[in-house]
Amino acid sequence: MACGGAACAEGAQQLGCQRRKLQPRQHLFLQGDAQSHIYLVQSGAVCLYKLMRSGRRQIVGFKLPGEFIGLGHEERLRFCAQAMGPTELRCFALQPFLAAASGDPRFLLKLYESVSHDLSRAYELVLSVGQRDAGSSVAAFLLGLEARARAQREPTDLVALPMSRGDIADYLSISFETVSRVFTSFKKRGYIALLGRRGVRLIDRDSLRTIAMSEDSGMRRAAVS
Amino acid sequence: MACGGAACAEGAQQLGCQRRKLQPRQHLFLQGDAQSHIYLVQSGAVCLYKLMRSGRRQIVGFKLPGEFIGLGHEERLRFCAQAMGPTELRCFALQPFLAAASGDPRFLLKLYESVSHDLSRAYELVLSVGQRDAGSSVAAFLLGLEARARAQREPTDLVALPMSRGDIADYLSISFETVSRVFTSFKKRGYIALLGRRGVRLIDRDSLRTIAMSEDSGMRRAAVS
DNA sequence: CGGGTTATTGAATGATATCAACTTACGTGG
DNA sequence: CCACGTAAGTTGATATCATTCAATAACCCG
Repeated sequence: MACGGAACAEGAQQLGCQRRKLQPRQHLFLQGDAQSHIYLVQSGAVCLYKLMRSGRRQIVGFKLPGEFIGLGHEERLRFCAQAMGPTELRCFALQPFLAAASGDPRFLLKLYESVSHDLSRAYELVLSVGQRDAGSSVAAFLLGLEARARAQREPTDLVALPMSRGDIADYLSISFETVSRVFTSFKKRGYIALLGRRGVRLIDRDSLRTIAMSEDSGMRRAAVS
Repeated sequence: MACGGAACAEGAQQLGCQRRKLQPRQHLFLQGDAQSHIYLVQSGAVCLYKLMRSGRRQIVGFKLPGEFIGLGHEERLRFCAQAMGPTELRCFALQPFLAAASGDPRFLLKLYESVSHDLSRAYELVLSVGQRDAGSSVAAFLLGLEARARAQREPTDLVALPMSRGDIADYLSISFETVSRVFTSFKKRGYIALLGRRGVRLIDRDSLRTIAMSEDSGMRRAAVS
């Protein structure tokens, strides 16, 4: 599974590291910056996104507690990192971190697995953006979010949405209006319940799973009724 | 930058390995199979794709000579692998390969870098599929293919297309008819020349780059003239 | 050279974006 | 603690790009 907070934090402990707090919407770094650190999310959530010339943005991932930011490093950072809500991080200076990793196969294996999981999620995102219609994408997103949350916290049927409708839209490459329409449709069909703006309760997981897998949410059919 | 054929083959040499040849369209493995090997492409090209329930497929990557297949391994293979044309591979049994990797930081670092590059390409694909229109996606695809080819072979302005229009379509999540329309449009505008079905000459790279970056190919405007 | 596959081109449909108006939620200050 | 104001979310009407279906044309291997 994802580089578990436990195992990774263990290796991380041995490196001196600083803590850092981010306010909602505050940026950790911008694309084009030189990379100075590798970060480990402790609480809250961070999104990685690419700002396009058109002014739009593509979020390529949300980082939740226990996950690393900045692993697939290149010369210059290719993405912006922004806190979704109040967020706490650990910061590791790049050079010592990589030096420590290079000499420790067990640690390196952890990083390798962490990047592998990022890759899996990236492929999953490709499938959503490329193959699924809007409803199907959102269903898959909600189920994935729940699975990740369940792995970290005690199982609750209440899924926290650290990000806004617009953030979800920028991740799935649909408009925020469409995200909203899908939420409404799912609510009307009894699949989910919305709790304020930042919470969802998944009621009918089977239907959501079916929709997520079928690549067809039946939005239009359900809408007429 | 991708795990260079040279360096990786070096590490690979030390493991006993078999060779394997694939005919065009022949499958190396199917999604759901247990993973038995890790492969290194020697010649030809292989695509990795996910077969969807709808019957459509999403190609998530093309593997060219010098690149590994099967690195981000999980319990079951999540993708199908199919040869685009005549293809030669090296095959490494999974367990010995991983055992060797686990004990060798330098080798492990190579694998880590290889997966990191897969991740970069996956993100690039997300950007294409999510942000670019059809023409822009194809332009970015052609330029990327040329860059990869140039890194391997001697620089030629003739870019080989090991894959069909349908394969490109399934990679970029557009229809093969649209791929064809874009090729025709680019040809009419003097950006490219088509050489049979499996070759392209890039004539006006600057225009292609502009189109690839602008996320707007001006297909409709150009079409009227 | 011929048959079959692959590619191109055209016309109509459809899902989602966009634009615009309205409503709800939530934090702040009175 | 309530009222207000702003930002976020919802909902509706229309436009648009790409898909789909259909037919023709080009390529290539035997």
